[in-house]
Amino acid sequence: MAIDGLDGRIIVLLAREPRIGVLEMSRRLGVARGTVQARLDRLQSNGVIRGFGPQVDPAALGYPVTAFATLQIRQGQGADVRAHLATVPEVLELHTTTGSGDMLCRLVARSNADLQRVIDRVVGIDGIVRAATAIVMENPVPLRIIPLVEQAALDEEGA
Amino acid sequence: MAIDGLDGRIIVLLAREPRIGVLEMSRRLGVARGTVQARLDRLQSNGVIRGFGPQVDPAALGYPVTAFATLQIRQGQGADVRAHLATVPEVLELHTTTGSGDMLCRLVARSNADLQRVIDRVVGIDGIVRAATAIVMENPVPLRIIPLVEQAALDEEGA
DNA sequence: GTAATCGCTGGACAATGTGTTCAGTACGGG
DNA sequence: CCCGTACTGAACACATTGTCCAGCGATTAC
Repeated sequence: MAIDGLDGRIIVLLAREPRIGVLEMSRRLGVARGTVQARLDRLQSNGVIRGFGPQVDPAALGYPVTAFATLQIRQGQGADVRAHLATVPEVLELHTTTGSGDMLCRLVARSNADLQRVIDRVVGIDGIVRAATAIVMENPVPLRIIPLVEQAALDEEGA
Repeated sequence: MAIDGLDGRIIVLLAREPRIGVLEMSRRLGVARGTVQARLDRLQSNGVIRGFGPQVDPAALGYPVTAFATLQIRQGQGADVRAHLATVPEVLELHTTTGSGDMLCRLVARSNADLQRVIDRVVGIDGIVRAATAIVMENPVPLRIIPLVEQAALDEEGA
């Protein structure tokens, strides 16, 4: 569950140049190919690396508008709302958060006008008491993991 | 910028089984290998597919707690705050949103107690007027893109 | 209508990387 | 002191990749 420096370097290298293979990685890291392979296998078994799926940019797909919606749910209807939201393609993720009956979801839309359609669909189910939406204007820090990986590797070193 | 059915099937296939190569993909999709390669190249040039970086699970790294923080920023200090937050490894992403001087960021921490440390570090800069944090309890819909890809492919078909 | 363009097919080739196995070695715990 | 674990360096057959090509059908431009 904890990763060491080599694990960290493997992940960072992989994040920066995903196309390089195990062989090239072993050359860059100065270790044997078998070692890199074994580490990668372990990282995937551990669940640290979930997979290598394609990172798709919603904007390039025609959905340049992102928004976060906070939903207040009526007691006992959480399951219904979850199931409903799972059927909306524009709902990219959904979390339940502290605060009784609160959910937070990430939405995308084709335009600000289209966002209205998406929100209407999202709240188009009983059980949602109130919805507050914040439209994303800038994304100064896109979803990242490398700094955390480096931090985790450092913690391990020290420990 | 718009994707057709074949593009959609390529992305979905790739998302489900990232390890398969171009050749196996062409077999499954019933098209020539060159076609798949050309489509993939185009999707990457388009920016639709940003890359194939490893998907790392913060929980498996020892950061099982996720939270969202809404920050209210003093006028004119946005840049400072952005730069500050970019240096915090536990800040996985940062957005500026509608509502003057509002930001939304995703945080992770080693525990609920550790979250306090992270938040202290996040708000440890002038310019943040107020911070409201919501801890994630469940994640009924993990970050996903496939439904949107399928939707985009369908829209293209109809158009 | 004709020519040019585009995307897809199906095939070929050399070069590279992969999965796998092996023996040898260093390290640390029991 | 012995054992298990992890890493090295090497070997092998095999599959896949990157890169060409010629042919063909459909669409577009003139």
